[in-house]
Amino acid sequence: MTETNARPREGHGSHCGANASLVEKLASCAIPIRTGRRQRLALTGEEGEPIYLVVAGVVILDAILPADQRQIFACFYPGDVFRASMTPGLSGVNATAIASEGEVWRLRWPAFETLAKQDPEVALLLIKHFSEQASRLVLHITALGSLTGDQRVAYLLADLAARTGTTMSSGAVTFEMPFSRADMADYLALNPDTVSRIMSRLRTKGLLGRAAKGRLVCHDLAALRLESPLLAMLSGSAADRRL
Amino acid sequence: MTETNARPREGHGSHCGANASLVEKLASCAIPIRTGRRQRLALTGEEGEPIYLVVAGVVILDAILPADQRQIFACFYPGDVFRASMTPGLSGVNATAIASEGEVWRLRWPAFETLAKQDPEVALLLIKHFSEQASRLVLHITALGSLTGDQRVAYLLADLAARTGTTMSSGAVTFEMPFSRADMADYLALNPDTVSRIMSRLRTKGLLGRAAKGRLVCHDLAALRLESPLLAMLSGSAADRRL
DNA sequence: CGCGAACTTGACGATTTTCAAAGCGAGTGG
DNA sequence: CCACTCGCTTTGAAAATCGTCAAGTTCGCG
Repeated sequence: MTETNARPREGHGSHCGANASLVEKLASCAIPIRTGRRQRLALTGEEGEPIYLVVAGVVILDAILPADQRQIFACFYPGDVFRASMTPGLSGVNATAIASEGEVWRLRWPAFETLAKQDPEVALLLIKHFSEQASRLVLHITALGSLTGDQRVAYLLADLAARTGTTMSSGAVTFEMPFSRADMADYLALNPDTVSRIMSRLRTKGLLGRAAKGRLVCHDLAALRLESPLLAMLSGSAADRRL
Repeated sequence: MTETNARPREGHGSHCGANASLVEKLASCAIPIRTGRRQRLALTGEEGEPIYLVVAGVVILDAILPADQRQIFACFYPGDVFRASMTPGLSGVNATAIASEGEVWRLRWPAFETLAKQDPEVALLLIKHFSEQASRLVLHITALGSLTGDQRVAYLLADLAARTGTTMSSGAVTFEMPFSRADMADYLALNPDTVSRIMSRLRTKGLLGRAAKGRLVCHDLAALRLESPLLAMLSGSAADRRL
């Protein structure tokens, strides 16, 4: 694991969505970590439990279950916060940065604790953020519970595109695809084979194309979101969504 | 909705599991609500978003999705905390107390905010509790993602029995069953018919019996937990589990 | 006693998984 | 520069699980 010791750069708040003010306040006690593809992050710390904040890239939380199957619990995008205690007491839980380049801040609990006691506002902002982030877990529960395989894949792709993609002049959106077929399967509760079939179908329909190695293009993001009833339903509250 | 205006009674902390100290601290600004079966709780408040704390009984969060299907996002047991912002921006989200009798405290946000500014410890405890509660959402994601129908039902029943049941001298555990077949289905992402079939199978196997109206008996809780690989795996960390 | 709601159970059908084989694609070494 | 290999992906056919529909049963309640 490579870690830089420099203080975090200014100006990252703008990438971190709604909780920019929280990010600003945490910068003073954060230890920035530059992450590469498939880099594992240590979830436990020496004293107390550290808090992690994703600044760039995508981080997944996963574990290997008894039957040798892997489950991806959640994936975190810039602005999100995660901790070891967010995972149930399963053995073999990992946090992995999967984007080709990313940045994560580690906040040691004692440092955070003193910061929170100096400035009570910090803790309140974090409470609000945790509530909102719980809503993403709830959304994922809903996706697993109410969507078909095709709809689940559309939900993941549309989310990725909206959160990390860049819109081209043609209106198409290109984005890095940091999930392998197996990752998608483990996150969406499907089989890699099934995921592959679904991706092929989306390609045939013309909704999806390959931009470059490890990157996808969606020619019509609105149409992709329509494939997933959940996202279509959320469009009203664009608070946590950029497109 | 019936609400009492009395201050919360002392001594409830003991029912609330690991976060008794948080419950003690919140008692001063809590508005207690006695709940009956199928009583709906208002999720939004006048000023800011209230925080709810379950003291007794079981509360579920649900919503009706586009295709007229209901999804139960999460269920909360004594000691748990929930807020409206924990639900994604879906319309028709409800919180419903489903146990025959329960108690929920409502904490108005402004009151909580001033309490947190007086005593920073409160916010830190709530942050820790939110992290742990997120782990329950994660566990549910894992259940939906990795378990078969039979295993999911066993997971719900064993959880209910452990959290709300009483152990008889014979070793059997009786507990109130506040979920209808449809509730179980909506929570576990199954069909009511399928759930019914699975319950019949558990009864045939001798794992489950009916105690009284609305109550179940599990003659061998350890065996029931073995039906669900996830719970079997969690037994090591008995921190959040009473049996 | 009869009604209605919830639950049970069966047969059939659809989606998804499983198992197996073949196809690419990138990196390696000749 | 090309062949080779390894891992990931794709695709097919058969099997399992779960959903759907429909009919019957139980249970509580008036």
